[in-house]
Amino acid sequence: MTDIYYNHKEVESKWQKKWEADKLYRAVIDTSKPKHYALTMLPYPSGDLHIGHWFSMIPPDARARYMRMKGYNVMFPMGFDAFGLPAENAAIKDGVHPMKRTFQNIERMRTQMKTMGAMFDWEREAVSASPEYYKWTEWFFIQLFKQRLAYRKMSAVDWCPNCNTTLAREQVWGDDRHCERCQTPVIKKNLDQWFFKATKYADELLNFEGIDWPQTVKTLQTNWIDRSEGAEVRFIVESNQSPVTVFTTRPDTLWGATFMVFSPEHPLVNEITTPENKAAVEEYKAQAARQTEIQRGAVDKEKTGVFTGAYAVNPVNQVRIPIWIADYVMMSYGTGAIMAVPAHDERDFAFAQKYELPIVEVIQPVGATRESPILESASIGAGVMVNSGPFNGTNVSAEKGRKNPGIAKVLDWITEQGIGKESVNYRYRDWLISRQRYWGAPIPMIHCDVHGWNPVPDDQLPVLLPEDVEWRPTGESPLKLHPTWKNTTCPVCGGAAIRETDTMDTFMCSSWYHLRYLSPKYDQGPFDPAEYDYWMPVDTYTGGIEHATMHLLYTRFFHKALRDAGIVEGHEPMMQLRNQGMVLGEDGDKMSKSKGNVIAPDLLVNKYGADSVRAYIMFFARWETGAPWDSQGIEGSVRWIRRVWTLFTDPSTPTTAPGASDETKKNLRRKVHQTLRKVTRDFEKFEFNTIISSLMELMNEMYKAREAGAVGTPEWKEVQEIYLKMMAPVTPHIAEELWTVLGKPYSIHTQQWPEVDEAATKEDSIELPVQINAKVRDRITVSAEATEDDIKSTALASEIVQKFLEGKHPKKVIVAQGRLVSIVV
RNA sequence: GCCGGAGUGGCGGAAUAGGCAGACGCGCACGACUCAAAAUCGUGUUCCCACCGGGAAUGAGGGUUCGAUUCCCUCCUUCGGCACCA
Repeated sequence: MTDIYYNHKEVESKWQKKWEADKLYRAVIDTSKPKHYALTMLPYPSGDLHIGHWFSMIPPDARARYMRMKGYNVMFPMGFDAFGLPAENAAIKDGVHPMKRTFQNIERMRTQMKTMGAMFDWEREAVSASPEYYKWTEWFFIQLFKQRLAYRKMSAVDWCPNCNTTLAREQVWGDDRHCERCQTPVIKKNLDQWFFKATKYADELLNFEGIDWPQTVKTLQTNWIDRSEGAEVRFIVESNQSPVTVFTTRPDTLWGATFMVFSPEHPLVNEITTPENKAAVEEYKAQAARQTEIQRGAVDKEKTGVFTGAYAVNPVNQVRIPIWIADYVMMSYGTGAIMAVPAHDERDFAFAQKYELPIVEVIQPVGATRESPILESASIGAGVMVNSGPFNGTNVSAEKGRKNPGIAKVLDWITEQGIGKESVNYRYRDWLISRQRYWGAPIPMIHCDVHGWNPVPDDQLPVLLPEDVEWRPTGESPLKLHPTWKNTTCPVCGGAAIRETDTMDTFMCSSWYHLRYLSPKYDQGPFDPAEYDYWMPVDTYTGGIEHATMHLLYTRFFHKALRDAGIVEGHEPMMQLRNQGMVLGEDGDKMSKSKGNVIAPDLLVNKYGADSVRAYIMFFARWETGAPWDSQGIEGSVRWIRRVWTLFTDPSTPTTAPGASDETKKNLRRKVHQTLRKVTRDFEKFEFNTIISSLMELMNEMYKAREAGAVGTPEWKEVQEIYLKMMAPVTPHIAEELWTVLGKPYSIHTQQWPEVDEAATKEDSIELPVQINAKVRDRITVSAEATEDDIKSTALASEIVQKFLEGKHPKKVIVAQGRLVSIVV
């Protein structure tokens, strides 16, 4: 007989070894079964696994196991997003090479992950910082370059003038934006950098047809892309006759444009500023460069700006209007210049009031009098066009784009006149790929003075990172500083040429890792086409909601670009997406080493066993939301495991002369099949916490049935078998052990998920609450087959109901089938 | 600031489709077992007035409805993201 006490250490290590030896979780192409590619976002190798990793991996693991028992051929791979800033920062600090540190961390985390008892197929592990991986990251860059999706453009980075280095956003601290290392105020520096033309796919990225993604993610991405319809209109600068294009969603208000505002970074600013305004403009530009776009764009912020001394001509009415610069106009949105219509735009109104610029009403609100010279605020609603030359009297609705008759007419007119055209603008921007760092995939491009930029030839890939590099910040990226690395020959002419010394954004690596998992050792291409044809697309993708507008949008763009390059098929890479929340520290704050509130799963696994930690991870919070960690609560899951063990193995359980009544047995079967229905539904819906609750509840019923003599009956055996199968995805070790104890064939993880016996779930009678004027006053018990009339008369016959009716006749009696009776007096 | 979530007992949470608010668990209290403790088992546990019984309550306020944790409006708090953290 088995131990009374459950020895988690022995049992868990025994089965982990056997599963590994048997390659139980290896995913192999098998066309006889439907496939299921379950993907969970890969971790950054930070050093130690923390409880948040368990939270993001264990519930998806349980679900992958469930899918396997449902009959799918399941692939559940794991890997590491191994390039990135932290390893490089650490290298600067203590001199340990990022490669060394990263691979040590991976080794450590892999060992920690193996204690989870997850069904990761380690033969498919992919590490983005290994040359056999980043060779293909480089190759993909070249494919995008060949698709004309990569281009170079000047773009500003945050720069520390003291450290002489580019800073990441997280390295810039405080409202005054100083360098985290030396406190020096950060400045902007313009660098020539690589971009991907993601905006080419903006419209397609707005289409989520055919994928099952959470509405919140779709909304976040839609708002992030922020498509708006309007017009581009060309104004002319008076002094030098330069054309300046603006984007506006309100071409119907063109006649009300009384000034223009340029972004301080607008290339024309220097040229048009008059000498007497030069000093003020320069000063304003400097302060604008010190702020973030969030600070600059804040709606409630006091509007500021400076006059350039220059004027432009409004092309619709030839009115001469002043040109200002203001930090609320961003170079990254639209054309970096706007026409200001203070009468019909709140920000322009505030600006005009502050600087006493003219306000001309051109849309008269419906019902307003002809003479309403002084506006209290911008009017942005519907009305009739006035002061608008040929358009006076035209109706303007509150609708956007061409649906608005005023906008439609003006759009046609400006096109005809050749002063502008219909246009669509996005807030979404092209993807800046370049990073002035060492620890990333090199951008495989070569520059020759004669032939410009050309990709590194395929047979020279990968461009390997040199190992001997200098870390100290010197104003150049470590690769640029290396004495020889950058020197190469031009692929076109063979003459001396220079490599690109910037590396790629790590989001590039994580945009395609799901493809590398297909065949991480394949060297004829980024992936083996046979594996691709079988496994892709990803069926379920899980990870944090914080990636909604970054990684999840990058990977969709990447997929579409590869599709157009003929490398992949289908319009979307991931069919179903589900997001989990975050585990906070016990103090309710985000876990961080500096706060000392990090929960180490290793200690918990050692003390309670992986199954208990798995069960608690799934139970303690709603997966979708997350919650602060509560280390006391795990006792409940530990007790559950222990009580299950006792229930299945306790020798004191009577095994002879089963004496349970038919009712006990029927109730037990009803409960197990009801639980099975609930658990199955919860697995489908990623509602993991209630799976554990239901299993706990069923166990409590089983204890009662044991007292009533159910042990040894066929019903008991059925319940035991179903119970272990339901447990298997959640707590794989103890389920396997108890399965063996019952004498069933190895392995429980290859068993079929049980079928619900619907007939067995039916209740004989049901209890219904009876409400009188919305308050529950009584409960009645009726047969499950009772008709509505039966229920009504039973309810009205109740003494308590009669008492509350006080002889009055009910106005209305509502029977909600199977739920309640509501009597209105 | 903008975009998107979330607010239910002391705590985590539950509540098929608008229908019994608080499942399951933690904690706590009491009891059993024990010389004692731990473990285990049992009972109780939203709040208020309490004898029966009644009243209030799902962040706040309002609305729709026979009926609202659930739908609508306004507000508050809090979390995630804001393009070089991953």
